[in-house]
Amino acid sequence: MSQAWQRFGWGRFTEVDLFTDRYETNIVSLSQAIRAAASEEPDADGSVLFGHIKGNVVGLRYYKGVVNPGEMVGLVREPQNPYDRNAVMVTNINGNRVGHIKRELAAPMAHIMDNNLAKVEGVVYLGTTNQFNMPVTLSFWGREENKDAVTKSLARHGFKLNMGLVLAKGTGKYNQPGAFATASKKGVTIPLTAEELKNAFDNLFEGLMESKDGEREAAESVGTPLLLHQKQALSWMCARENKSALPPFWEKRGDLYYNTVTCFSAKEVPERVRGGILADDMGLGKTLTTIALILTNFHNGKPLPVEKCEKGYSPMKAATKPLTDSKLEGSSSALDEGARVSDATAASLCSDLPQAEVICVDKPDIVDLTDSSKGKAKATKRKATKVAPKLLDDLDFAAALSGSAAPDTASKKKKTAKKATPASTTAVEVPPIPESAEDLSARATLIICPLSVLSNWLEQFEQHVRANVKLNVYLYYGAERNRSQKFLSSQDVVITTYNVLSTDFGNKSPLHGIRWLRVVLDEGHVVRNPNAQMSKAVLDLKSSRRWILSGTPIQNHVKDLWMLLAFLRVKPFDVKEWWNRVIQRPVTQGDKTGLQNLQTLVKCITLRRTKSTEVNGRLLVSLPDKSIFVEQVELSQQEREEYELARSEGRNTISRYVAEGTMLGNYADVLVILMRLRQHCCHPGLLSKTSPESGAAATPTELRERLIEKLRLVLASGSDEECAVCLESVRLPVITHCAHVYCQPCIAQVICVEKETARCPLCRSEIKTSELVEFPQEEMEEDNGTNSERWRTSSKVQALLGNLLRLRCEDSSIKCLVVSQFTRFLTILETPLREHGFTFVRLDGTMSQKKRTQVIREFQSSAAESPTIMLLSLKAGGVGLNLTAASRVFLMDPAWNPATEEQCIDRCHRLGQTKKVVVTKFIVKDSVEENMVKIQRQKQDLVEKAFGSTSANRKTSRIDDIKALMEL
DNA sequence: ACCGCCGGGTGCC
DNA sequence: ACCGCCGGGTGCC
Repeated sequence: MSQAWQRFGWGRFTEVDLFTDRYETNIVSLSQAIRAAASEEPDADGSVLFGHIKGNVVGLRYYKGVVNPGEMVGLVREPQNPYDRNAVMVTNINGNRVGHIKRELAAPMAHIMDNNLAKVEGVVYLGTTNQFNMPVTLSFWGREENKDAVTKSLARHGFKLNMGLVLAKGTGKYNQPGAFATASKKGVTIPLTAEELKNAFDNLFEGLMESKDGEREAAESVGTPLLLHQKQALSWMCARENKSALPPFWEKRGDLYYNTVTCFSAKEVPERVRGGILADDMGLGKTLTTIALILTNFHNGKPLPVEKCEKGYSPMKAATKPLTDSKLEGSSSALDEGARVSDATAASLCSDLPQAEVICVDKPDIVDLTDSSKGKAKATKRKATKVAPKLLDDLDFAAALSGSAAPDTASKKKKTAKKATPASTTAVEVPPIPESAEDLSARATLIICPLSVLSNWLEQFEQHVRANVKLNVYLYYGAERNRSQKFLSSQDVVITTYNVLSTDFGNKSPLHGIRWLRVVLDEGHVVRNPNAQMSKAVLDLKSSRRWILSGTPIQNHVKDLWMLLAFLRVKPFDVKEWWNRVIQRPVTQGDKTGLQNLQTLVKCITLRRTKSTEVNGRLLVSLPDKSIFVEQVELSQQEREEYELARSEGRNTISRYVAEGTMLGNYADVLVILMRLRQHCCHPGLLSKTSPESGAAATPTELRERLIEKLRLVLASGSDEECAVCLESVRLPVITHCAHVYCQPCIAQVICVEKETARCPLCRSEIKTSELVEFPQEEMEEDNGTNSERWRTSSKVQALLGNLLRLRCEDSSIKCLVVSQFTRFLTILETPLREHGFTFVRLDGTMSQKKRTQVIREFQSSAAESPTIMLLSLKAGGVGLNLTAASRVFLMDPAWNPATEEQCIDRCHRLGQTKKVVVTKFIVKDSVEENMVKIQRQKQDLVEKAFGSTSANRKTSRIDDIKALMEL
């Protein structure tokens, strides 16, 4: 049993349902299969080595691409080659053409490559200095079922795949450890043990502080004093932007730069990665550090030149200053100068709201904007005003532009900065990155974040930038956003969301036309699926420096890292093929060298500290204590009877499935049974009014009704259903006859590609377009009709009330989070809270961003009449939510994923919390909830990272889980 | 390419 | 000589 648990990945932070989570890893490979079928790049996972052959690269003398002994080479089909449509070009890692594969071999290779029968990889060991041709070792990788076709195809042309170990001569270097280790075992690798993998992965982001350089004081325009670890982070970030060392795996050898993993060498310094991943735990101040970076490290290491207002600052007054014009342009949705967050900003957060809401503040500006933004005269004028007073008057900036020593003011600032920077670099000195004219012309930093943290950024800019400093922060959001490239690139900071970015992308996006000084991806791990439009939009941004902020950089899988490295342009791993070859496949196959390389890679570009990281024996941040109590709840006699009735019904159904071996096919039914039990534990009002049917559906209409009901239940279960195809939250949900939920477009595509053979990616049942059932739109809205029924209490409600009332007597100032996965439970709780005179607010996933911001502000307020309770839906908000006003948390029902609960608790147990945090989990005695908690505990000890487990294992485990839950 | 291959020149030694 | 041999031209796909 315990072995089975190891197969599951529980590292994800999105709220997941018991079964969805398990499916997740499975889903990934299935959706890969789907994508591969759609002839997109197949993934490295699951490939086996078919064998090697020796080939020849010819035509060397015609091309200037050079290779080193042991170097990996790329093989690129050239179907358009006028001399041979089978042509296969050979390139080095830089993509420079080296030569071609000899025609006879190119013929079968072309066939194999064009039909995606195998991935062919080449390494050159000898003859790299030959004038005309050189040998190359080719290895063929692919899915087992294609092995035969590949072997035959080669044999037809007289080539025989060799399974033996191909030793590297010459350098003695062993460059494809994964490949050759596999070869020697006939395609079966001995992976690292689960324990080794777990340790390796856990350590991937640990101990990254070791040799980071010193600390650095922020520029004086940063009003908030930085904590020690934030100064260290700032120093590290500045260093990475200014004099970043060679990228991972590069060494200087004589006059050349040499990559130790790929064996590629080049005369020129490899393009350095200006930026990296700041992966500090949440609450350590990534936002503040980033703001400090923006203000502290402009060109040539000088602070960002900013205009200062000598007198007390007022956003409204500033409108009379010379810069008004450019400011006016954006101010309807821009932050007003100085990053003051005005109500206008808050309003602009919700451009999708009725216009009246947006216009409520700053009416004149909006009017101004709408009829001026297209005026030519206006644009010219804007340019003039911008350049004159704002930029050229600034001596720092002038100095930065000319590259000469700054006049007085600047050097003074420099001194302050220097003073606090102890002789910093211990690492080998690498010359500062010379900034090209193009680089120097970049001014603005683009910050992309999820909508949920947008307001946080605005608040933090307001909070941390000195009041007399005029920082141009523009919020690029809302229908009225200013799309002028001139305007945007003249800002200091432009903030936008991933959604806006990808909406703009491909639609003459101004954001993509600008060369940014810096692009910052906040919560960078949200960009995960490389096929998504969002990823493409992000990768296409032009910038000198790139940063990823993330509290959880690896969520489940090595795969997730590719996107990050590609964004940072860590060569050559930004090219998927090299990433797969050098890192992903070796790691997924449990190869130690691969893992080491991955570790090195991550270490080089990442700074990560956790709340428990110590510096000089001190914790980075000392948070107040947190204690977690479990409060057992006894059901009343009536509740117990109802529960037992449902349980025995459910057990009967499930044991029938177990006996028939059809549990997986009846996944949704099982889910529904378990959810009913969970609902019984909370409150009878959660149970759906329609009685559970049994037996086969008599009519198609009946079946349809039943499926819709299932879909409704799945969606309402509080689990954030992820579409198994696109891996995003389900949009336009449809349910299959086998009762699995997908995005309509996603599953439609699957069916379209696979035609008659289409099968459900989750359970492999046959599926047809005609059988997909959509969720009727009108029902998407939460039915509020339940309130009319007379209200009834439940044991759990009573338990909560007891706590709340006691607490109010003891200390009425204490604020509480009341958390449930069932939003309907939150609704039910409203009645008794109101009855007992509690003031409360509610935050759930259905609320608009504006409403959320307002609710959080209300709750965080320390005013006497401010609410003391927040009813919080577990899935609402996500990371980054700051609810430090609360110091008590009541978890009304256990989550399947313990990490979700942790994350929720961390919303108040984070930086800024001054009180001890007390968490109470309500668990109904002798119920499915208790079993869930047991399972949670086992999971926590055995976090598995989606390596090496087979879907067969997972399926068995899933069945075991359900059996355990039902005590079968 | 210090090869192989092609095709023209040549033809006992 | 419908050959052999020589030596120049040539050379990725």
